[in-house]
Amino acid sequence: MPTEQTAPRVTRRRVRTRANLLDAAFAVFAAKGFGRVSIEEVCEAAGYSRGAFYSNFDSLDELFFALYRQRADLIADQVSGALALDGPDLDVPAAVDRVTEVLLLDLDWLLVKTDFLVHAARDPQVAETLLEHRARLRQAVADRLARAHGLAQLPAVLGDIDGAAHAVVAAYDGVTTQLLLDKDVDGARGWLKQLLTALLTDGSNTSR
Amino acid sequence: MPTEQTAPRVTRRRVRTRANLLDAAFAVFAAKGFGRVSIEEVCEAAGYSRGAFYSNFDSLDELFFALYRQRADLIADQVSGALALDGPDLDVPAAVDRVTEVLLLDLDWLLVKTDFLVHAARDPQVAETLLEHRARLRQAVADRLARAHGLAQLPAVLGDIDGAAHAVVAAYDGVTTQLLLDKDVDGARGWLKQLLTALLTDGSNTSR
DNA sequence: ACCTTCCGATACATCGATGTATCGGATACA
DNA sequence: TGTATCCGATACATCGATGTATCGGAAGGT
Repeated sequence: MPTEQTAPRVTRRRVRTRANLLDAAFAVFAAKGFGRVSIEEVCEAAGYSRGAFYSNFDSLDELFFALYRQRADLIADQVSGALALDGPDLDVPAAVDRVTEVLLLDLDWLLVKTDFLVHAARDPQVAETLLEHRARLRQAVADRLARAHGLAQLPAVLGDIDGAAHAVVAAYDGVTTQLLLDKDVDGARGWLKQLLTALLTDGSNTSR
Repeated sequence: MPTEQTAPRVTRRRVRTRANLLDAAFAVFAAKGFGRVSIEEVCEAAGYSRGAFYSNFDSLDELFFALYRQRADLIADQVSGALALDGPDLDVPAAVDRVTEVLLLDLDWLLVKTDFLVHAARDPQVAETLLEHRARLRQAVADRLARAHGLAQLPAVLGDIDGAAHAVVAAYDGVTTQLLLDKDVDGARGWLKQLLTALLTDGSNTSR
């Protein structure tokens, strides 16, 4: 008996082509923007014909949605990993460095993610998914802050830890916007670090 | 002699229809997103036929560009006004309130602006325009901060005044992103105020 | 009021994208 | 290895969007 439930028999080649389509779509979306991409372009980039597409997805929207989930989960894992790396003592600058590294590593992902944002902004259904994902990230940050809260400094006038986590996400989003325009990844990283330390540490000391 | 330069004679009806097309385009773009709008939809919403469109614009991209410039200039003026309102003494909370009011007033504008962002992110030509506009806003903020800098508090560990202005813009962008998803304008306003005061005042006092 | 110039509507030709139906070859399982 | 099933390629029909060429009517100047 198959390990799957009722099983449309199972598959194998299918998962490959599906993955290939998703990868190709990522590249094409990043390059041209979701709004300017046709199904055929994705297929061509993946080396398939449209038959393969319609066999795996119902619409470009559905593919886009699947693509977002895939990549977003991946990033979420990386961030969780970066946050969990050091011991119970939180080294703020180090953690900020690592997270910043992960979050601003891939410009293509930021492009696609922003496409998905404008998509979600007009579809409450989709927005909910994106909000959930953001909440997960935020929660990871909040947990990390909570674990280390007793140690060093109290955040600021941001309210509770949850407020601080919100602020972290907002800073990330803000820096992302600028980065999308000037494409200065290193600058954005430094800038995000600065913002995060400004938000997470009491504004008294000006040394690093 | 006409006051215009070499003058393709002048016009009058033309400016009306052009404005109507731009207004209609704004509504349609906000509702469906730039990537999902056809020329014909814009014309239909404006009450014209495609002939009018092609008589005024060469492409949807060109219209979008013009639309952005129009609205962006408008917002920039409003922000400048809100910043210039009080005297040489800067009342930070009051100024933050007014600016926040202006910037987060119109959800439709935020939607269109974000569409334009993803558009600009793939076209350096367009990106430059957007960057210029952002620089203008940032400069207005920086000027205002400079005028009131000697008065009350020194910002924080953000570096110079220009750094603080950068931070303000980043906070705005960050809050915008969240607002696009949850559509909670009031929440976003309060949240932006909180962020801005956290960034602009030394993090020592927690009272208002 | 004329009439020249301009603007926008209509009609047409074209192109690209979409979705479906069908078929041949690959794949998994016996 | 045989065979039933599945997957993806091909071909086709259709639809919508685009751009252009042409024409009738409005605007503006004198």
